[in-house]
Amino acid sequence: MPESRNTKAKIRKAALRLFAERGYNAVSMRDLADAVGMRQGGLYNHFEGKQVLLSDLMETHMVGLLEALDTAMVGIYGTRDRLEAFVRHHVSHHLNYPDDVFLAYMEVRSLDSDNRARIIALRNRYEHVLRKILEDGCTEGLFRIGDAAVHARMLLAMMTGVTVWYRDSGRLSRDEVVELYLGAALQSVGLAAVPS
Amino acid sequence: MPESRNTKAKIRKAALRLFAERGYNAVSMRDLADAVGMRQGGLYNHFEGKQVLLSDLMETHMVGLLEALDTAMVGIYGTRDRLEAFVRHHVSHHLNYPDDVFLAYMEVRSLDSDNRARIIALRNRYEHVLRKILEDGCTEGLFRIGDAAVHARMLLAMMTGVTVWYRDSGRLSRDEVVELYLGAALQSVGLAAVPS
DNA sequence: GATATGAATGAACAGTCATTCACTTTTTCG
DNA sequence: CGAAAAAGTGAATGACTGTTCATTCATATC
Repeated sequence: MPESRNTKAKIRKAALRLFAERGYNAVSMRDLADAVGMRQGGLYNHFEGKQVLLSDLMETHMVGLLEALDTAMVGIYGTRDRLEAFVRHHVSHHLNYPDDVFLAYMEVRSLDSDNRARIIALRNRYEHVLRKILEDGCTEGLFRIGDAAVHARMLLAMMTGVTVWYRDSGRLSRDEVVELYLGAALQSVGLAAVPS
Repeated sequence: MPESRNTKAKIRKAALRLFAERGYNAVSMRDLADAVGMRQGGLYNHFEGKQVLLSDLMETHMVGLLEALDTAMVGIYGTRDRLEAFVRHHVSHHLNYPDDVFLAYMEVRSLDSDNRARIIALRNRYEHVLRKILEDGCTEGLFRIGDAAVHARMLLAMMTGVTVWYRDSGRLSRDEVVELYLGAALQSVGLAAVPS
């Protein structure tokens, strides 16, 4: 069964790129089949339908994002260090998987209500991790911010936006971009940039 | 002809809400006609087609955004004051016209290439104003940021994101939200919050 | 009162949509 | 080798797409 897993992965990969590029509703099953190099009927041997394919892609991404966050935060206890780890993880993950992120952000409204609820629950878990860090920093008197919940959303929007403009062909490397976002995030909570 | 202008405005209003809510491709001309309270054929007495309607809505918004920015900045010369004025303008405009903003942000890719080029040119003009402020702040030694162009995109993404979560029924007023974003923006460039 | 005008209708157009299915081909494995 | 399973095909389904148009209607102008 080497071919079987292969086509399923090819479908997922092509769907991810097309959905992210043109939007879920603007991509037909014919477009997708063409991109994979097969006919539309064959897609249904691998996925129950278009909606299942979308929610599968989004759930895979959100679960992967949460897992990557867990491993990025393991063994890190200081509040400032946790914020740094979160920012580095978030920005580099978004630089490495821009299509996944873009899709998960833009196409939530294309999900039917059950799938949407599941995805939003995962997103809330993710957001909560950052909010907790910011709240801890406030109670410790370390951060100077107006509102932890709002600030979490501000930082997430700021960082997630990197997918909109970053291109590997540009003048900045991914690492440089990560450091720029880290510096801005730290200053935004009232911390100086990393003393070096 | 009091009715004529009225229906045209009703179509624009309904289209704005539906497009922002469900996405351009997910709204049919029948859906739109239903929302206005007429039949689909009649829409074409007021607009040449769906694509023209979309680009018309987006261009109107972008032009209005630039005009509002101009009036918000008139007579303000200090770099710090200009940044404050920009942030206040941007956030309150986004709080006041969330559908317009959301549409202009999400549906650029649904425009055909000519319309898209025009809208992106307007967006670049807008972004350039903020970048200029940040560059000035850097050369004056007033701001402490890694890269003015990147920081402009960070701030725009951060502020624009307010439309995603803000609800009038929530615990915060629009003015409170504006001040929260202002405080975060100022700190992000290395300035202390407004001395009071 | 006759005429012109802009707005609205509702049916029709040609095309596309996601999905299904009987069928053929390919692959897997005893 | 041969049977069973999996994968792919291509045509067909009915519903929906944006757009057009002959027609009707109400109103405004001469």
